Amino acid sequence: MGRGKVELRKIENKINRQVTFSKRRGGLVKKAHEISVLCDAEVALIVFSQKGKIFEYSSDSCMEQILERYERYSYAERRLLANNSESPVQENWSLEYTKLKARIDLLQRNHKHYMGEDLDSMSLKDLQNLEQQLDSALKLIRSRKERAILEENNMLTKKIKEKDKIVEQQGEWHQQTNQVSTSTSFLLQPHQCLNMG
Amino acid sequence: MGRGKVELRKIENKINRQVTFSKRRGGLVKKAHEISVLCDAEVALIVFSQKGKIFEYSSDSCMEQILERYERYSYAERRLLANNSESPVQENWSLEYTKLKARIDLLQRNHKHYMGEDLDSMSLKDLQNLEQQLDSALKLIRSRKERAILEENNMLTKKIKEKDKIVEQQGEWHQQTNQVSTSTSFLLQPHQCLNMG
DNA sequence: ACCTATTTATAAAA
DNA sequence: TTTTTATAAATAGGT
Repeated sequence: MGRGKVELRKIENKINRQVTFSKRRGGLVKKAHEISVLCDAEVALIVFSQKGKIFEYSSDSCMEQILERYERYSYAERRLLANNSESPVQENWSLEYTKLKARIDLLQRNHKHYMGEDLDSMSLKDLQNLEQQLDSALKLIRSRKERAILEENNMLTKKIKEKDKIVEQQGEWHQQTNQVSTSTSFLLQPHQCLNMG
Repeated sequence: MGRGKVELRKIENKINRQVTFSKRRGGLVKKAHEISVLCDAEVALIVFSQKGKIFEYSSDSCMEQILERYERYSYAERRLLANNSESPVQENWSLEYTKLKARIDLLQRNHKHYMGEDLDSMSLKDLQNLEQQLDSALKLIRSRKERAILEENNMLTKKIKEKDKIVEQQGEWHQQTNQVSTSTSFLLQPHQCLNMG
């Protein structure tokens, strides 16, 4: 619909393509909205431009809800094809739940091993792998710790120097205004740096 | 476009609504396809009819891929709240699901630390705790490994003794039946035990 | 972004 | 549902 007929193939001219995209995107969203209102349908529309910019439309309820509904439906459909059994919703739920539970179990069991617990179920080979893994992790952690301590030391040293400067300035000021005072400075001797155990 | 102008509001006549839905759905899918081809865009369209029947269109790649891309994109503005789903079952499901997901995230993040990864987010105190934890886990694992090796050694020693016995018996049998043979036994000397490195 | 000739979509009817 | 047909709407190409 326009001054000329268009073939259904990618528009090569970049400018034209961009303009057409913008116009048709508007039209598409408008029509999506119209069908949702006129026919009381639920519509979700997602468009990624060639450059990866995203545009979306969703009727009434939010996109996530529609997508969830879609997932539920398509999942149920897939399961129904396999074996048409009970309530799809229930089945879907229990399946997802079971899957997540299994995942958590696995992670927890694994974590116990990393804590040195429940080792009896492990083979010698597994133990050796675990030992290596922990050993290298420990090295990484120790070097990271060392760096953290050094950084803290540097930071503390800087702070002390700043305080020294302030004390020095105050000292000069005291000397200029009051011949007596010479000594609060010893209370603010530079601290020793943290020792790295 | 048609014999009359239509107002943007739900079509009350059920038959008309159904016909319009069917026609417009086709048009919408056609336009979605056109923009995807003409402008090299990625499009996902999901339509639920009033009665809950689903219709979908997705350009080139499959729907799931586009939805994943969408989820990835909108990760920032992800809800997890406002999950006003229809049925109580569904609500429970999504709550449970969210909780389990969060749990898995936590376990995975924690596990990374135990692998010596993602340490930058940890405080010095956390690092020290982790180091201690790993250190003691490593001790447990090493002692368990030692025990496993010793057990294996014992098992192997036993096996060898059994084989010796069999060889011995065979030897006696050979002596009884054949005066010549005396020696295959040296081929089956007891092996040295595994050294514990 | 706006204009408008033309193509396309579709409402109503069958 | 699908086809027909008159008409509304969308939009390609130009400005």
